[in-house]
Amino acid sequence: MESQGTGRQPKYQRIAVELKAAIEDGRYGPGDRLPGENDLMAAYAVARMTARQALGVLQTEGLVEARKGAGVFVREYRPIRRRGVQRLSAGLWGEGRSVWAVDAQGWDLEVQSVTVADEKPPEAIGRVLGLAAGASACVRRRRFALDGRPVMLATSYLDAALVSGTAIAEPDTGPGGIYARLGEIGHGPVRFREEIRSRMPTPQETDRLALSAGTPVVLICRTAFTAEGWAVEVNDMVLDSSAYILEYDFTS
Amino acid sequence: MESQGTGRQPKYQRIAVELKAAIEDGRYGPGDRLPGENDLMAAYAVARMTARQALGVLQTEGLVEARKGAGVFVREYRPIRRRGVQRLSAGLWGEGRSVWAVDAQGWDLEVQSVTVADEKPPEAIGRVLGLAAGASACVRRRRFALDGRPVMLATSYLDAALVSGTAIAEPDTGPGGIYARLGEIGHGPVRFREEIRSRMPTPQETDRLALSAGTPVVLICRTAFTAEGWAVEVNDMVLDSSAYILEYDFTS
DNA sequence: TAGTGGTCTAGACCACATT
DNA sequence: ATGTGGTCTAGACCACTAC
Repeated sequence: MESQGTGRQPKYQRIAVELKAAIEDGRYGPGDRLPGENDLMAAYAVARMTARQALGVLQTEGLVEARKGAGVFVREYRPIRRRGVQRLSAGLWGEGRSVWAVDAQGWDLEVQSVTVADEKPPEAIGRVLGLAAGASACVRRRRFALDGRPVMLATSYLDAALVSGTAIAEPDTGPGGIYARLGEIGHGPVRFREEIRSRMPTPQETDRLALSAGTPVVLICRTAFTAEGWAVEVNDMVLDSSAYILEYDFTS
Repeated sequence: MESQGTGRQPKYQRIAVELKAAIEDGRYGPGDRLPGENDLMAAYAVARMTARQALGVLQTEGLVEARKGAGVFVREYRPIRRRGVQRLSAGLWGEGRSVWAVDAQGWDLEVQSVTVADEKPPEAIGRVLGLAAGASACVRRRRFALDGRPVMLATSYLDAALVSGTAIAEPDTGPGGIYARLGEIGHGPVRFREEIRSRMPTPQETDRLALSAGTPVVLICRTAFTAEGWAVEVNDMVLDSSAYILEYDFTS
């Protein structure tokens, strides 16, 4: 005897639910191989597309990862803690260390690629930076990886006229990074705003971050303000949501 | 002549890319109906499952929403701005207004349902609250909606022994909400930590938030600390990511 | 080489929304 | 009543992985 109502449920959902229960019970642990399409066809007497659909449910929920030619495997979740407030305190970036070093808490967040160019920024960002219409920005694109696994794409925009000739316009910005250099030219930021959203990745983001199906991205747009209230930098970040926990501390 | 390399691309991806381009160009705007499965089968000379797969790509990217019996429609994005820092400043919850009123910025964030019960909390939360093993917590579950559309599920955990007999254990907590009541019994919170993650929703969350395919949820876990450093409340929130922008402001 | 997941076809029946 | 998307079948060929 089955529990009531299960008859109205599509087959693929019933299969998905049973697989999910097996994962939550620990019958399959992180990294384990699940029954594949052929196994499910035999076990449940369904067609291939139906077995596929069941596995697809777990994939789009991010529980499971399909590896071509190998099988379907349970994913694991071990995120990095990123502290939004403390990491930008003066004690850190005022001296020799880069802002990003603290991200990985002992592990090493490695910069995989840097490009610097003058470009016309998106309209909204140009406006925030107070650029004249059509003026160009210094655009710094970076990709960060942890243990070789890419976890974040970052794009910084700064007023090209302000930073040209400084280390900010070079791939290597030197100790303390962009913010230390801005301080040296009298525009050190003291106030920050981070705006956070989440959505499914574009195919390009999926590619650059090597995301598996069912993994959203988190978007952080950080604006850095000087004491005078000028926005000197806008940093657009795209994070692998399975790689991060963001933390913000504040007082009332 | 096609551009080089397109031949190596699966048909469904090619179709998906063309539809996506049409949306980005504005040929289809928010709320518009896209070509359906039958249209695509005819236009591209493919089988039904292939047309479906193409539309599935846009769905899981959150660009598009399928309505049974009606068609496939372009989704729109109009998020609420939620300020993490200012909304908890003393000026707000110290007086008559509830913390949540500012969320919607003029619109009304309505509480759709409240349940209050004493339960054993998840192990990790009991530990944060400093509860003895097996001790029960006062658990407040709420659902918030904007214009009738559910946008957030919130579950608060407090020490049951601390709040029993107060308005916190009632569905209606009175003006200023939980935090004002905690202040009245000498445990007003002054420091907050919010931890943010994102993932695809569980089927239950999809149901309770009426999420369409391709919409992640954002998880905010907020811990409220007293001046003595006690954690008096843990609030677990599940947000429709398409409904929110989170904002955090801070100084270095 | 055998097995896996990825793509694709050509049908079918259903519940549902709009007309 | 017609057309829509949702589910399902029974085949097929391919590229890739593991052995």
